[in-house]
Amino acid sequence: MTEHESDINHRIWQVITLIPSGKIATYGDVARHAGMPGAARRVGRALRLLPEGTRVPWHRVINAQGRISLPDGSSSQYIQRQRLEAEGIVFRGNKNVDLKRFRWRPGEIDKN
DNA sequence: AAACTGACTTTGA
DNA sequence: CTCAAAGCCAGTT
Repeated sequence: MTEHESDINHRIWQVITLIPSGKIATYGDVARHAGMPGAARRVGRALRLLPEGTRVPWHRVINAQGRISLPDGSSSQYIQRQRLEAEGIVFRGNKNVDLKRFRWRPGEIDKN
């Protein structure tokens, strides 16, 4: 991949590290904060490239419906859910989270 | 170059 | 609430 592409991925990962524990962000949110509004799919691609032992909190990124964008039954999907619940995120109807409640809003006061 | 693909989003039925 | 369609960005065939 080109130098430029790599820089973009790093910028995306950088933004994700800013999401505090107990909060989540949508792919669109991450794209926007990384300076490329509308590039949600680009964010998904950057996440795929993450190495296994990464410290980037990729599990805090979910889709605009408040659902996990990983195949049902996959181990990664299970892990993402486990990690989120461990951080206090609650799933409604065993499917989606309440975005109004857990969505990360940069700049707001952290009451952890 | 054209078609296909996907860790996406929004809108409308 | 679930679905499909259309828009979206960009890598792979």
